[in-house]
Amino acid sequence: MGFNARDYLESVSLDCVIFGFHNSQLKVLLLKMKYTHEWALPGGFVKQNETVEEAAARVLRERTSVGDIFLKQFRVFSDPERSKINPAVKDLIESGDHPDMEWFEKRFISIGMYALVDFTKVIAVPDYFSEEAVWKSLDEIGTLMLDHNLIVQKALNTLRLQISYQPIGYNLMPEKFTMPELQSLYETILGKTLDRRNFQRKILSFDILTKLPETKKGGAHKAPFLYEFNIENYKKALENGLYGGW
Amino acid sequence: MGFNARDYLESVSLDCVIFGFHNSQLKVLLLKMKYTHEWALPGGFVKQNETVEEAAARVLRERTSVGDIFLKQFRVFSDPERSKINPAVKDLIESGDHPDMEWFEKRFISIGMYALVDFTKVIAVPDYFSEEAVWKSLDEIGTLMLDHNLIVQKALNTLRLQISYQPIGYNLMPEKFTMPELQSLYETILGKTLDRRNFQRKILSFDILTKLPETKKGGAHKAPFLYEFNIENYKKALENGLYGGW
DNA sequence: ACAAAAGTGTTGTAAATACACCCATGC
DNA sequence: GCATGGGTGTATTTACAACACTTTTGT
Repeated sequence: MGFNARDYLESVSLDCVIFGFHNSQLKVLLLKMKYTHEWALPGGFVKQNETVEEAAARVLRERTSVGDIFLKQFRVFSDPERSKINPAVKDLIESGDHPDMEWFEKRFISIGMYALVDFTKVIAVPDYFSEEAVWKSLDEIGTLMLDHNLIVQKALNTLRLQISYQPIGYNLMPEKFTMPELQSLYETILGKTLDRRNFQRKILSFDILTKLPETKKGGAHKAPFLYEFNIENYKKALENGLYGGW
Repeated sequence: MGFNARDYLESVSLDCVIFGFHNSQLKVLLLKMKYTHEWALPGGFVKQNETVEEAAARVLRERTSVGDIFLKQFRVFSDPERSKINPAVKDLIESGDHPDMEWFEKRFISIGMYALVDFTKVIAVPDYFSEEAVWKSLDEIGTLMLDHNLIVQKALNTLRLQISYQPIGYNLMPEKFTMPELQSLYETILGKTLDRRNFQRKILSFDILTKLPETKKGGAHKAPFLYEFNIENYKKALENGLYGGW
C-alpha cells in the first residue's frame, strides 16, 4: 500500500472520532503511532475526486471494516499552531530515516468528523502510520497527539447537543437491545442519570422503537424485553428533528 | 492591494453568509463579480498564519467595515464538482487576459461560515474580484455562482436550528429596539408567525433583555418600549444553551 | 371617534418530573 | 426468601398555546 502524498488535496486533513458503546461505556477508537508511540485519532486526507464525507467513510472502512456508519462533520480545526509536532518527532523526520513522514511537517487544516459505530461489529485495524488500533473509554484517554484531545472534546459536545434534537442509538447499539441498555447509552453520553420510567415513556413516544416478543435471558434477574429500531421512523426523526431536551 | 496566491493555504477557501436584518426582512450580503457578473457570497482564503475564524473575520471586516461580529463555521463544502466554474468563465480565464483569475481554476474545499451583523452599521465594500456589494433579501437571491445557493440554504438551516437553543439578536439588531421588532426577526428566521404575548413572555424569561424607560416615538400608533440586550446574560445564554423550541 | 399597534393577564392542555408498587430471576 | 433489576401506573408541577380586553397615538 504505502502512502503517496500526490494523491491527496494539500493543506487539508481529516480526524475521525469514532464512538462505540460497550459495557455501559462510551469508547473511542485510537491509534498508537509508529516511531513516536503517541496515541492519535484515526485520520486521513482527501483524494482528488472525493468529498470530505467520502474520504472519512474510506478511513472508517479501513480502520473498522464496517461500512454503513453514521458520519458527520462537526468542526474545522485550523489553529496554525495545531500541527506543530513535538520537537523530538521533528528531529526524527528531518533525520531522513523516515521519508514517508515529511508530508506531516506541513500545516494542515483538519476537518473533525465523528462517527457512531456498532462496537460489536468493528474489527479495528491500524493504518500505515500506526502499529495498534485500540478502543479506549473516555476516562482512559490520556494525552493525545497534536490537538486531538480538543477534537475529542468538541466531538463529545456535538454528540451531546445532537442527542437533544435527534435520535441516537442506531449504529451504536447492536440490532437487538434492551431498554436499560439504551438508557445506559443515553446516560453515558449525557453524563447524568435518567429516570427509568420517564426515559422509557419518552423514547417510546418518539415512535422509533419496535418492541420484540422476546426477552433477553441469561442475565441475572428479571428478563428484559428486547427492542429494535424502526429504521423508517428513525430516519424520519433524524431528518425532522425530535424537539425536546433531556 | 491586488491578490497574491502565495499568501494563502492551498485547496481551502471560505464562503461567508452574512446575515443582516432590515425592514422586517432577513438579508444576505452578495457580491457581483467582475468579468462574469455572477452574484456570489463574499469569500476568501486562509493566510499562512491565520485560523479559519480569523480569516473570516478579516473578510468580514473588509466587506462590511464592522469589527465585532457573530461568526461561526457551519459546514465544509467539498463536492469535487462544486468548484467547476461555468465553461464561459473558464474560457475567459484561459484566454490569459486575466492572469489573476487562474487561482480559481483549482479545486477548493470551502468552509461555510455564517455571520450576523447589525445592518445599520454596515458599509458594504466589494472586493478585488467584484464590482458591487449589495444586500439582498432572501427572496431576491437568484441563482448564485458555483454552489453558493446551497451554502446559503445550509446557513439558513443552521441559523434556524441555532435559534432554538441559543439566543439570537445581538449583532443583528441595533442597540435599542422594540419588542415587536425583535419578534419580527424571530418570525423571519423561523418563517412563521408567533403569538405576540407568548413571544414576549418567553424571550423575557431568558433574562437577556433590559427594558428601557424610553419608548420609541415617531411611529404611528402606540409607542412601544425600547429594550436592549443584557450582554452579560446574553453571553451566558450563548454558552449554556437555552433549552426550548419555538 | 376610530383604526391600528402595543401593553398586559388568564386559563386550559400537554409535557416533564417525581415517585411507588409488583414481578421475575439467581444466589 | 431475599436482593437485584425490570416492568408498569399515577399524581403533581411546569411549560406551552390559545385567547380578549384595555391603552395609546395619528389621522
